[in-house]
Amino acid sequence: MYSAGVNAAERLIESTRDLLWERGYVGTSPKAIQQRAGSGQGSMYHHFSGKQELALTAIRRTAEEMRARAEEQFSGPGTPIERITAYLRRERDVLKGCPIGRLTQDPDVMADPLLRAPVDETLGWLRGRLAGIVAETGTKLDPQAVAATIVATLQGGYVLARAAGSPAPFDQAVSGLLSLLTD
Amino acid sequence: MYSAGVNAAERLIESTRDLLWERGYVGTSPKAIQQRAGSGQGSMYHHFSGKQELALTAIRRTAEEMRARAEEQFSGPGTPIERITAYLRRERDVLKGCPIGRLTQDPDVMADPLLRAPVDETLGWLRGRLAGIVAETGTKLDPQAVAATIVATLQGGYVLARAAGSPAPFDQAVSGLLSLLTD
DNA sequence: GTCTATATGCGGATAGAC
DNA sequence: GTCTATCCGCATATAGAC
Repeated sequence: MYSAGVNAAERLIESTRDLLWERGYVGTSPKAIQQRAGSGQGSMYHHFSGKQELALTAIRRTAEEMRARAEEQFSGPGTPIERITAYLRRERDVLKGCPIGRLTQDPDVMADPLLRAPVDETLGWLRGRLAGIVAETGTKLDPQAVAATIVATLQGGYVLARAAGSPAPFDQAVSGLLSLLTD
Repeated sequence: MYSAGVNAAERLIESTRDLLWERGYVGTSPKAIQQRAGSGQGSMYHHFSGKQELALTAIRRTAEEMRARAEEQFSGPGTPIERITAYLRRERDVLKGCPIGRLTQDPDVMADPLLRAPVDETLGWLRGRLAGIVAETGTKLDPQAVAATIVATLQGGYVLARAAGSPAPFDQAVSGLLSLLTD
């Protein structure tokens, strides 16, 4: 439940972001959103047309935040390999997973072009941005392919960590990738 | 809908397997299972105590099938690297994703130790089995870490492919990984 | 802006007839 | 073994009062 110091629309958006992360779109009901936000039916349907519009707003905000956080590492100091390492080793809420990547498993998100677009764009941007940095290293390997491997290792690392109930497999996957990239 | 040449319990299990793959546990209702199986309420609740038991049966079967398919490549002919390559390049239903990995995003599966166990065991087995094959190569890298990277690349590759609506990012991620493993 | 009332159908089962 | 009837509550709103 969010503090009453913020307006209702804002609390509804943040509650939706949390629930989409924890339970996905299919697993999240308007009632659950309202309860977490501490608002009633009337308030929610006054500010938003329904679950879909609220989710769209929430997903867009999460996507933007994710890009901004990644960009901090990408445009930070150091050699290309150091920046990639900084990105991979950044602190993460491993057991919660990626709030954008998890939406790819949601049938109703994938079936809705509007909800799906920010998911597609964000992961596409990430691959492209990383490909540029990989290219800077002057490697003889295909930068686009290596970039896809990097993003996939993170996304898959979350899957392994959640299955195991421990961040260890995520950390192993990242270590394995870095050892392959740097040797 | 499965052919009437098979008994009801069997049709219910296969329908559940399909729906868990397509929509996850939270997104799958008893009614949807019954309709796809061409059976009624009575039949389903005669053969199974409810949605949970049916899902458990379905998940266990899927897990076993997945291990058997992987083992075909792992114990096939060739050098360790050739067998890993054969496994990575094997034909896959990329846009559907991994029927076991996707369950890690399902809150009700993760919250239920019984449903969760086969997911944990299967991905754990996969990492362990691959670590053994990586060790056979005599690499100086950590086999467990590299094995985690391999499994994560596959699981994350599915995520990227689903987001993009195309198998291309999956194929890129696999190519990138193979180029890192073999150069 | 927010509240309460009301609506239709689905989720997930139980009960008992056939 | 399968069918139909019935149940309670949630999902996802809409309507109108305050």
